[in-house]
Amino acid sequence: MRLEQATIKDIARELQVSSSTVSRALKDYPGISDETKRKVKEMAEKLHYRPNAIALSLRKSRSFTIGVIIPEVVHFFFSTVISGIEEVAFSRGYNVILTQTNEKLAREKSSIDTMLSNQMDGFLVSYSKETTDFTHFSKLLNQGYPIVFFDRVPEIPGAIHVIVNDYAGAYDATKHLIQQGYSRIVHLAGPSNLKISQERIRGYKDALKEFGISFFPELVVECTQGTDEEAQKITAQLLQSITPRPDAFFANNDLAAMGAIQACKNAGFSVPQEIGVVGFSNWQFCSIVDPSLSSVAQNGFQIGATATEILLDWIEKKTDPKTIEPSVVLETELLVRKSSTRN
Amino acid sequence: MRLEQATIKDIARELQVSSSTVSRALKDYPGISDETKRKVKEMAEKLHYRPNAIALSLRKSRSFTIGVIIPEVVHFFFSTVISGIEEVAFSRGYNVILTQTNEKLAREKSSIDTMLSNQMDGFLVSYSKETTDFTHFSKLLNQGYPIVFFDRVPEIPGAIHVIVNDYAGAYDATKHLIQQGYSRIVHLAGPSNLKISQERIRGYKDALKEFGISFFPELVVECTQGTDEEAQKITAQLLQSITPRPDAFFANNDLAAMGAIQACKNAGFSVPQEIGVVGFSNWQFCSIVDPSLSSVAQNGFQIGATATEILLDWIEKKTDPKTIEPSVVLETELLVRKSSTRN
DNA sequence: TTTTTTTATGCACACGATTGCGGTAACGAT
DNA sequence: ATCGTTACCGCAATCGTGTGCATAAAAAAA
Repeated sequence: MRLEQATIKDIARELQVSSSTVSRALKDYPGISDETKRKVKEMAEKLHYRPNAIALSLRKSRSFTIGVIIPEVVHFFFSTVISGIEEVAFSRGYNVILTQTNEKLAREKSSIDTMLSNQMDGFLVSYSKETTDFTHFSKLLNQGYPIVFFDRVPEIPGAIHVIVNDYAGAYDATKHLIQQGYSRIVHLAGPSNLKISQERIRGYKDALKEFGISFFPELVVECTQGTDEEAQKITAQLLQSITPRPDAFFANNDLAAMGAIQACKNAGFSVPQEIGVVGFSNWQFCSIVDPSLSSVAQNGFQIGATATEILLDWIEKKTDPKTIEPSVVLETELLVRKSSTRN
Repeated sequence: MRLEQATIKDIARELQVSSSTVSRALKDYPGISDETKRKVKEMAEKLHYRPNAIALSLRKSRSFTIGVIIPEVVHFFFSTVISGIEEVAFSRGYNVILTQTNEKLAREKSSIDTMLSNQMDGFLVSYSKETTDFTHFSKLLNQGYPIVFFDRVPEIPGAIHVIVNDYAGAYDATKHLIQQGYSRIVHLAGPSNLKISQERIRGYKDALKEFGISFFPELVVECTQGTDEEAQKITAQLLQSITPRPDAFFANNDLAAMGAIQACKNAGFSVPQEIGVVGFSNWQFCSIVDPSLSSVAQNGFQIGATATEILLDWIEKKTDPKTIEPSVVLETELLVRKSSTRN
């Protein structure tokens, strides 16, 4: 059976003093003799005293815990973000409670409920693909709960979020493909209800326009799943149906890019000589596949770290939410590898 | 400013009853009139009452939260485990607090400390590479704290852990390579202080013995880092220095396997015709790389889920720790792909 | 009408830590 | 001997909830 944790009362009883004295001695309050402080600290050590954070939370109405809500954990980008969150939270003395929604709205709502019960000090959220209504978030914001959104951010006035410059990332990728001599560039897009997808399409279009290449709607195809199988199928079809055939693919994510490459190979086209491919996210495997995959890197760690810093500053009232820059945009970096480099 | 959460007292004041009545009414205790129950529940609804889990934790000395300690989040296998943990914990009404040690012992210890302060109900642990002394865990176990280890498990008598059959996985992989006609098989091993590494070496050796192939110590090389760069370097060296040259690589993890493949390609050997490669873990990218990578799959989700079930049963005293099978071994599955299939 | 039983509710304390306020002893000064 | 000051320390309330016990009112039995 579990040995009971020693409490302040135990120390007090052992030393025949009051628990208030113990509390103050442990925190080096003035008005406690050095002698008593010494004794108390010794006894605390001896009894392996550990302050009960739960009791503290109750008293202070602060849990020193933040809730993280993400679509899924098994995802290179999100796990990287979590890493950044955890790192900053830990160094500032906060705990991280994690839930994944598996892209379900119901799960998202119920997670928020239990987290509210558990008196989270604040939230870091990337909402699910199912979420189109944001009232469950805006309610909380109105009640004064600190929430910082990242990656997928809602259209709530005044909501604070950390994102990457999806527009510029897509623009850079497309521009790079054009400069490598590709011109029939397909964009394998993400779910259209996500703002990041829209932004990337915008970047793609603007790059085309910039270089005087006309835009064909049939060259933008939505990949709802975002898996390599899906992308492979779509790519295979496009290579057959579109004439003149596409000579480049800019994918919304790296998995889809890999699917595209596979489909190209299967159809007998060489990458990058005949068809160029660029992905998005710079997943771990980009550098180790053959041909290595060019990709737009979004620094997940930094996104997580930045969002957490903003949230904790807010929680600790170091910053007035009114004065926080509502939108922090981190720059992406195009990493050019073999899959899009001709010659 | 944050709107104060409604408490039981608020409901009591509003309805001119005592807080005990409210508490009982909300939980449908007998001895409370239906009329009162109705009123209380209505008022609770109206005030958006949410029970304060912190207060509950204090009262019950139970936090309904489990602490998860893993080496790193950004890791396909571990993130999969987390997913399994989170899924089970959520469905059983528990929160998950996550910390990564970044393979540092100091971080591991301090994480445990803060988690103890936060009154975790139990722990799920995969210890760091630096950890060679396990007293900080055995102390807790002796104090009666429920801990379930997974993947990397310590040599503590009576410690409960969930692992995969590393021995059989390595055996299967090696046997498969032999059956494909490879005979000079290199094993790129993991850190030697981890038991999983030792088990895999054992499986490798036994498979060789089984097929009458003599074992050469110089064909087992430790990859401490486990990165593709490291494996690439080591492989390149081995291909030059060992005669007759190796014709297969069985790597401790998939990243290393990819490094080996790259090195083989660079040295002008074709995979799988001239050199066969098998990895371990079945990371996401195995099926999408070219050639697709054969790998020993370990079901991370199931590991996480199983470990959590055991832990929660233990916490809820459904099972006496003495009666728990101290070691749950899940089977691996060899997924044969192109990288090790001749013809 | 009186006594007993049932029903419905409140009181008070506990969980562990913090803190404003008040108390007491010792000491020096008058 | 009395007063004031200082240095230490304890009392009691608080955070929100749960629960054993007591109790009042109402209903039922006598």
